[in-house]
Order: sequence, then C-alpha cells, then structure tokens
Amino acid sequence: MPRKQATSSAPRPTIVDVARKAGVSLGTVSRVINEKESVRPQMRERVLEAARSLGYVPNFAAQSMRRQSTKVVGLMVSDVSNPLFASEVSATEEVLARSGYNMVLTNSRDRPETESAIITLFQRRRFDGMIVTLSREDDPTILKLLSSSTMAIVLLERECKLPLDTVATDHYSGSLQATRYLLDLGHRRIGLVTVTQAALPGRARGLAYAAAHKKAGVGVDPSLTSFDGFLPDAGYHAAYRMLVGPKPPTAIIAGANQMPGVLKAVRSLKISVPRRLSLITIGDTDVASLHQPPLTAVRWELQKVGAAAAE
Amino acid sequence: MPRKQATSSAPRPTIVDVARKAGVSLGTVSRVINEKESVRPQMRERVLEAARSLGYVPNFAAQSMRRQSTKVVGLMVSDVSNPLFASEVSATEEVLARSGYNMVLTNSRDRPETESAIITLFQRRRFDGMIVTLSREDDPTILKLLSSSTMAIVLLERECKLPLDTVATDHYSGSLQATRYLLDLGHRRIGLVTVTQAALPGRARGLAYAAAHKKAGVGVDPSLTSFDGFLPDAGYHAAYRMLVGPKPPTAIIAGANQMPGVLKAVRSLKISVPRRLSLITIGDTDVASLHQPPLTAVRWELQKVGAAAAE
DNA sequence: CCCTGTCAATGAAACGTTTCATTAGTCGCG
DNA sequence: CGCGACTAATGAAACGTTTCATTGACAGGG
Repeated sequence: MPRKQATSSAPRPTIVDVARKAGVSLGTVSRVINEKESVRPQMRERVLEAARSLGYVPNFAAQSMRRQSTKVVGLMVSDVSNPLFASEVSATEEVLARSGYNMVLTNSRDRPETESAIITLFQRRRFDGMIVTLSREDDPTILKLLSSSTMAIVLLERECKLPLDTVATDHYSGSLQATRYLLDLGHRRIGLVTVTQAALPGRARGLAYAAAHKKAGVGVDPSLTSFDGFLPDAGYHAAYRMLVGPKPPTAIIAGANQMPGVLKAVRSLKISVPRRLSLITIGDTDVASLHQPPLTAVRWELQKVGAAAAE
Repeated sequence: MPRKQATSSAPRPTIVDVARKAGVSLGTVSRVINEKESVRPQMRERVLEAARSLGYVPNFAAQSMRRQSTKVVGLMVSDVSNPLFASEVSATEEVLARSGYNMVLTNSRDRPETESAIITLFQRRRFDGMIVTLSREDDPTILKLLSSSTMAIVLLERECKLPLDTVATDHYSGSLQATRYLLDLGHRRIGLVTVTQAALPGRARGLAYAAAHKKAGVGVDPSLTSFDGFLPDAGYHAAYRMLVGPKPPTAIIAGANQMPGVLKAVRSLKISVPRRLSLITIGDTDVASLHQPPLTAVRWELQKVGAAAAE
C-alpha cells in the first residue's frame, strides 16, 4: 500500500519541501517542473518522484509574481446571459484555454461606474490582457483609464478614438443586406430596433439602414427607428409604439437581443407574421432560427477575438 | 497643467516607490491602502497623495501570495453558450462580485479529461473556491481529485457520494408536474428527452417520469425515453427516432437544451403542434416561451450558488 | 520624577517562485 | 598533466506585498 496523503489540514507542500525531500537545490526543482533547461535524467526522476509523493502543486500566484505575467485575461461584457455574448465568451474561453490562459468574466450591466471599477480591478490583478465591451464608446473617464493602462486591450463589438484593436461582427453589411432585401420586396415603411448609436453595432446599423434607403430613393421616417436597445424591455416598447402608431411599419429589423421583445409586442397586438408584418433579426439565435426565415450575420470572427487577445 | 504620466514603458510603481515618495515606511503605506489600522490623518493624506501622483496600483498577485487568498473562484460548466448555464453563470458572477470575488470561467465540454485538467488548474491557481458541473457524478478519477482538494467546492446541478455542497434546480418536481399534467390530459405515450442519468438532472427527471406513470397506472415504453442529451444534436435524433417509430408518442417532454433539436425534428417531419403532438420543455428559455405554453422550472436558487461559494 | 501603558511608525522577515551568477565536476586535447 | 570549455547543480537575490516584533514619543498615575 502506498503511504497515505497527509491529513487535509496540512499546509500545501512548497518547492522547498520537494527540494529537501529529493535532496537537491531549489533551482533544480524549478528547472525540472518547468522542463526547460538541462537536468540529468536521474535527477529529474528523483525530483519528480518527490513531488509526486508529496502531492506538490505549483503555486500560480508566486509564479505570476516572479514572472510578471498572470496568464489571465479579463473579459467584460454587459451581460453574459445574453446569448450572443455567451457564444462569444465561450469561443474566447476556448481559444484562450488552448494557449494556457484563463479568463475572468465580469458583467458590467452597461453601467459606466461598474465599467470603470472593473477596468481598475483588471489592472490591480495585473492581467495579461483584457477584452471589453463598453456601454458608450465616448465616455472620457473610461477612455482615459484605458489609455493609461499598459496591458493589451481588445475592444469587443466596439470601436473608439484610441488606437485599440477591435473585433466585431460586420454589422454594417448585415444590416445593409437586410434593409435592401426588404426594400426590394416593396416595403416602404421599415422599422429598425437596435442599440444606442454611441456603440458600434447601433451606429453601423443606423448608417446601413439610412444608406440602403437613400440608394433606393426611399425616405426614412425617424419615428420608425429606435436606438434604445440597451434599456430593459426596449424591444417590446419600441415595437409596440411603432405598431400602434398612425402609420405602422410593414417590416421590422431588430437586433437579436431586441427580437424577443418585438415578438412579444407583435403577439400581444395579434399581428400576423409574415402576412401583415415581416421580421428580420440581425444576429442568429435559437429564437430567430425557430421562427422565421432569419437573416444571420455570421459570428465566426469570435475566434479572432481570442487570437488577438492571445498575442 | 498637472504633470504628465510617466511614459508607457516605465515599470509600474510599487509600494516602496510610494513609501519613498511619501517619506514613510513600507508598513505605513500598507496600512493606509488597506485602511484598517490606526494611522494619523496627516500621514494618511501624505501617502494617499504620493500614491495618486505616482499612479500606484496594488499588485494583486503579491497580495494573494502573502495573504494566501486569491479572491477568485473557479467555475467549470460544460458550455457557457448554453443559455441555462449562461444565466446561472451570470447570477453567480453578480453575487461573487458583490463580495469582492472574481470568477474564472471554463468550459469542460463534458469531457472527463478536460474536467480533470481544469480541476488541477484550479488547484494550481489556488482559487478560494470552485463551482463545478461534472459530466458524470461517478467518475473515480475526478472524485478523487475533488476529495483530495482543500478548497471550498460547490457542485452545480450535480450531486455525488462525497460530502460536498450541491446547488440545483428542483428537477424532480418540475418533471413530475409535467408528466402528470400530460397524463391527466389523457396522453398515454409520452416521450422524454433529456441528459444522462449519471448526472442529477437526467436522473431526477427519469425518476419523476417513472413515478408519475406508476402512480397513474400507465406503463412506460423504454423506447420513448432518451438520455443522450449531452451528445450533439441529441434532441433532434431522439425525437426523430421516436416520431418515425411504429408507435410514436403523442407528447414529448424535453430538457430546454434538447428542445431546439426536438423542434427541428418536428418541423422536418411536418408534424403539427399541438394538434398531433404536445410539447413541454423543462427549464425556461426564450425558445420555449415564444413557442408553446411552456412549463418553467424556477431558477432562483442561482443566488444560493453564489452565497454558498462565498462562505 | 520615574514607571508603565498607549499610540504611531519602523524595519525586517516572511510568502513560493524564478533566475542569475557561481562553483564543482567531467572531458578532450595539446 | 594541466588547461580551457562545457555541463549540472547550487545559493542567493529578486518579485511586491503583509505582518509581527520593535522602537520612540508622549501622557497619566503613583
């Protein structure tokens, strides 16, 4: 029978315990467990055996401290339970894990104060990098915070003045395509429900929507656009307002996160889809794919996020 | 004009820089920034000022090392992009953040080797606690790993032999209710599509399903139950198999994660819902709520997870 | 006026690693 | 046989904090 492990309350063995047990020096053990430099096979075996029998587990905090690298990247999104973010997060985690990084996930709830706090926290923790989604791209406090930081920063689905890397879906062409498609079908009153123009997705969609209309020589009715998507229940309210208005739209383009709210409004008003109203969602989700022929903006750049962050 | 920040490549100022600049000792600075022990207001102000002007940010790695506490908990789920997990994760993050903890998120993809690797990693990182979802509750390697660990462990939606805390939805009564409901409606051939019985949710649902049938004096057809939910596309395959079989079910109860697949099968077979087939989903998602009158198993214990982990 | 107790601040010793400059040992070669 | 070149292993000095045992100063009580 192999000897039993020390009882649970025993302090974790350190590298010096291993060194003592194997009768070698600290440095040697270090080189063995990092398997980099030359060490004689016989020694290596002895050390390994000692480590195993002691149940030695290297202490990452100590390593980070010495190496000045935590092998962690921070991720800040507004809300992970948002399915779109969830897949981005998941993909990012995967890529990072593959290169030996871990990911600390935080929800900002789109609150600027929380965002600042999180960014500072990331700095305290000395993460190797951070991937962030901002609620607004022009908040001076936050921009200053970011620019003063020394770590690698990647903006996710956002874009700003600072020379920062950005990874984003191609919102513009997705929306352009959707709007054109509806215009070609003869729709003349098209609703747009999305997020604030202070963030890339909303801005890109707004521009694409306008561009498509202009090209088709169709005027736009400002009452048919809503950029409140970050607010709770925004999809519902926006759609409801449009649909009960004097001249309701014949089609609505909605962000994936707003679509459930829009559908709720449509249902409560007992409007038949697609007979009286066409719906297109930007960004693929289960909701969309199970409902109508949806438009899906591909989401494969997600991999790029991880790659960029792993640089 | 305030003096500019040192150029980016300058090394981060440490606590000794602050001490020197303020003309006080290390210990004093430490006590100031931890704002615990007594220090004269005048000193405190001097130190704070020095810290501010230097742009000092405490180094968490060094703190963790000294304090033997990382203020991080590890979270391992099979896949964050799963909407159900996403909300649990989100709620957990919130609770943890409130107590000054951060959360490292990992995807196990339900692969036992990955699970082992992640658990070991958590130990290396010396996290203060971990919250894990296991693919099987009886894997000896993993159980040994968990039991040998000294950190706080909470099982999420899982339950095992070890004396570990568990936080889970009440799968049993949810499923019981659903099955009864259908039986009361006169259904006699009810399909069940869920995950493996080696994990709590699948097991509880299987038991509830059987119990309801027994109580109603209705026999169960084993070909109408599928416990493969962890496999990709399981919902689709299971439903397809049942529906094209000699004696197809008149109702199907499916886990929320399997439901999209089930719907896909139903649609591809052009079966009308709810005329020819009733569907009930266990666990609420957008998909469900937009489709039929769904059964929702409440998800508020999520808060408990965070609380338990924060102990 | 001296002793003792309290309050503030100091200095040094941890914490568990990595790394760098040394030392000891081995070998080939003139 | 002695010398330089190489390889393996050692020992000590970091890394940036917290904490603990001291020290100094000051006041109150006998």
